[in-house]
Amino acid sequence: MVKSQCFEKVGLKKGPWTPEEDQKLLAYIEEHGHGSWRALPAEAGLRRCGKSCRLRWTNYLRPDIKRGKFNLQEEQSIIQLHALLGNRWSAIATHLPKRTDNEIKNYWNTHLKKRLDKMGIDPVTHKPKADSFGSGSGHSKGAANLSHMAQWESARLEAEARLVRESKLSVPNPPKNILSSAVSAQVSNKGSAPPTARPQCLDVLKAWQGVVFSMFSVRSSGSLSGSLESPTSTLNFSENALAIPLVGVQKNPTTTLAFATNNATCNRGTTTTEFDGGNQLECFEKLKEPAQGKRNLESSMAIHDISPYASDHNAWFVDSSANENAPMGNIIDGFSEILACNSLDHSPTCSGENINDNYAGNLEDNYWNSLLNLVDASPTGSSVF
DNA sequence: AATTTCCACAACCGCACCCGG
DNA sequence: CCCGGGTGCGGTTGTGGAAAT
Repeated sequence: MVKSQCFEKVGLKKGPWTPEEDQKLLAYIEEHGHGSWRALPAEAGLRRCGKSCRLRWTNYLRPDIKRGKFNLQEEQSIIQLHALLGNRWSAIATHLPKRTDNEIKNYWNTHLKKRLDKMGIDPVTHKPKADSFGSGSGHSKGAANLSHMAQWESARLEAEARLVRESKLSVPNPPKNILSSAVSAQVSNKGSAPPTARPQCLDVLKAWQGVVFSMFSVRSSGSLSGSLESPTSTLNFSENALAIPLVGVQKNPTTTLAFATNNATCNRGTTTTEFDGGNQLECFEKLKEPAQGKRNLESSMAIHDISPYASDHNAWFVDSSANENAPMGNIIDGFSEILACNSLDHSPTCSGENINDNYAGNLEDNYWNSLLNLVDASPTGSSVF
């Protein structure tokens, strides 16, 4: 298909936007909405292509955009989500309120990637660079397994999201709130203004963490080794329950995660499974990887904390402070330490310290030790799931 | 003070998907 | 089912300011 591209049109301006152009675009959208981006420039008196206007709006002018330096929580979120989702910036942005995919992408490329690199962690795989099975500490292998699991879990979650979505689509007149804002915006409001509200929780991340948590609970009981066999999802739907077996971890169906809901449509408010400290199973949106690598938001399920994301530093982890049996906070503590010591604005505990090899090595250890310590500390059959 | 290099980020580009006709 | 317009997305480039020489 041959399409006329923006840049092919003569007389259209390219490059940085001027304040006057911004003002014109803002004024027009405030008054008329953007409607068709292609038609907008002419109607707004701009000599720009529609695509350029859309980008300027979505990445810069939108009023619900938070600008400025990323805080520690956001950095942690990006790193963890990137480990889980890879370079799917729009998906990551979905879980970082008021941040755009472009901003996150740029921040990753200019800051976080380098920081991880400096720590001796491959920013692509999130594995220690010098990882060699059997030659290092036992943690290396564990870390590799963890990363491997993360990849499989990512694939599995995506596949399950598709199934959940298909299931939902088959339900007539789904209740409100089944789809969270971003999904709703994409599904039912396509072509209109971008979603102005983003989910307030890192549902995918939490779901994954919960699964990993369970995985290592299994490992602790000695049944994990050599059990990674297939990422194939076997998500089961029944009339009253959604069951997500720990495929790829172990085959024992008795450890299936039973996501009990009143119906397969995962209606918010029909939660029946409650965890310690107020963590509940609830509907959520997650990210799926459609065929051929394109990205979309879809619907699925997740565990999330009913405490507001913004009000709790660690709220997007299963709340360890509220549940002594679920020390998820260890992870974030580790990340906090790592990031604080690597950020430009050094923390008091490591201010002015150059990162030499040993230090970087320690940080790398912390990165994985945080995860593995968590694992070691987790009780078998945690009530988290 | 002039020039070069580095860095951060805004913007561009092209591909792929969605959807209506 | 096919086609084409509209849009979303991720990778890449361009630009301007800061730092270094």
